[in-house]
Amino acid sequence: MALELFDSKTQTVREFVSLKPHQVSMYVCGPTVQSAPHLGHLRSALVYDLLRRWFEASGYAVTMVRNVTDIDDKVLVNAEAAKRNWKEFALEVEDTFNDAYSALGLLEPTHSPHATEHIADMIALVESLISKGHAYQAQDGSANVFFDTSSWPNYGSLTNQKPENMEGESEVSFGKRNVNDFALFKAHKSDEPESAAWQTPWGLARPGWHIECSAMAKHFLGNAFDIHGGGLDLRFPHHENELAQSSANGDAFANYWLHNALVTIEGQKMSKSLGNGISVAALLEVGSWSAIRYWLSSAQYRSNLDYSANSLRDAQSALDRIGGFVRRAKLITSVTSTEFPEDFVLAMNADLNIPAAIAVIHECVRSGNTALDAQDMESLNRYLAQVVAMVDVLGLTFEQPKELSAELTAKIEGLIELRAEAKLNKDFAKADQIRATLTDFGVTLEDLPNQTIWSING
RNA sequence: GGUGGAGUGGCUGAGCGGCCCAAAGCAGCAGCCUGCAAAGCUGUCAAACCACGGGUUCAAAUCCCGUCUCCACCUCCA
Repeated sequence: MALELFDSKTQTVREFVSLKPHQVSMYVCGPTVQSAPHLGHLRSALVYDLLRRWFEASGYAVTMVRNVTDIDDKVLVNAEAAKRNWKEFALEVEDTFNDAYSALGLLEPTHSPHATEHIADMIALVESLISKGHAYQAQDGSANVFFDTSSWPNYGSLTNQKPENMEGESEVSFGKRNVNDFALFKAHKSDEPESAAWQTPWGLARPGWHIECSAMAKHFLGNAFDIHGGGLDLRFPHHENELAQSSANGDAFANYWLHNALVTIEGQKMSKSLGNGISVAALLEVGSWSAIRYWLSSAQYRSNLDYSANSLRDAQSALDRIGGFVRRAKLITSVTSTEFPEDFVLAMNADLNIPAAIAVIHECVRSGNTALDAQDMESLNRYLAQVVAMVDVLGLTFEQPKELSAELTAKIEGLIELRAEAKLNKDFAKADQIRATLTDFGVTLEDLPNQTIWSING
């Protein structure tokens, strides 16, 4: 079965057929670097990372673009509030995103362009739109440039909305012709830093949010590309506007539109105004990066994912189960092949049904554990190979959370040896005391038939 | 007002006409294993109406109609 994806423009599940054989081009909306990342940003980035990994595992060469919006109202406002230079501020915030992405095990996109590096592309696109009658300079003579929604009958086609039903602004302002018209360039304001304005054919201005993505997608992927992805909350206005600009310009733009659902906290979307956002720092108090990745993968990408106090603990337990099997199996055998169980492939191809795919992993782990107990090496080898292949393509890891010094490691292993001796001498009181001591230090022992292995928890 | 989506066991969360007396995980219980634990395995836990009420069908969690509740978006948002 081929990969099927839900295309949110046609609102149907469509078989994925790439524009060019064995190649996939995807554009994903990255962050506006206005404040530190939260769970929602991580989920969105992870969804497209998983899709990209699955494409690669399926034999496609993937070109993935994830932009950085480093010039925007909020960047300037938040930098000003922090009394910081906006460029430094944006870079600093971007670093926190990159740190989180990398800790979460996301692969680097092929390109991570910054909006400020592509002003010329945006100007060219806007000039083209003006020449085609789809954009205009503000009627008040300012450097504001707007997209003329009345010139584009398809405006609203991505989100199936009619302009007259849109709430919009109540009055035509800033020199717009229609209330629904949106900014392509925003005229420089006197209270904004001069470094945040560029010389354009219409005067000193900075780009609007939507034109950035259209210009960068065109720059890196051309007029037509396979997939455009982003969070559900970007469908309107951001993606609607991107589509309007690019298609009015005559570009085919994205063939498939993907939108990931949001992360909720006790049923409600995270937002700063509700004060229920979960910062990355707060998460790491509760769980590891690998648990966060596992948990974020545990709902299909179009389903809401609800965060609660036990989420990461539960995810860690489930992950430990998989990791425990791999660890024990690798003590007596090694991976000699790469193969995915058929059910896993079916799940991944069914609009990236990661939770169903994870269920297959757990089924293989259970069978693998049984094979391990029975010392059935043939089955064990097969299950181990399958589990490792699946875990790899999902980017799941089981690293020890803490690095221990050689000295400490030796000490722990010394104690384990003492305990083994005590057990041999049937001095169980002493053996239990050693185990209790290690437990107090956060060391968990696992007695296998011929040896004891240990790990650090917490 | 418009546009999408959702309501499945104690919790998370798949399934979206027959393989469903509903996957998987977490939590709980019992047995096996163990000196005792932990881990593992097995069984169990469990949905007396898959939000509620109708309907279509040989067959419905899944399709249709109605109702209720919830969420998101409608020019800041992943």
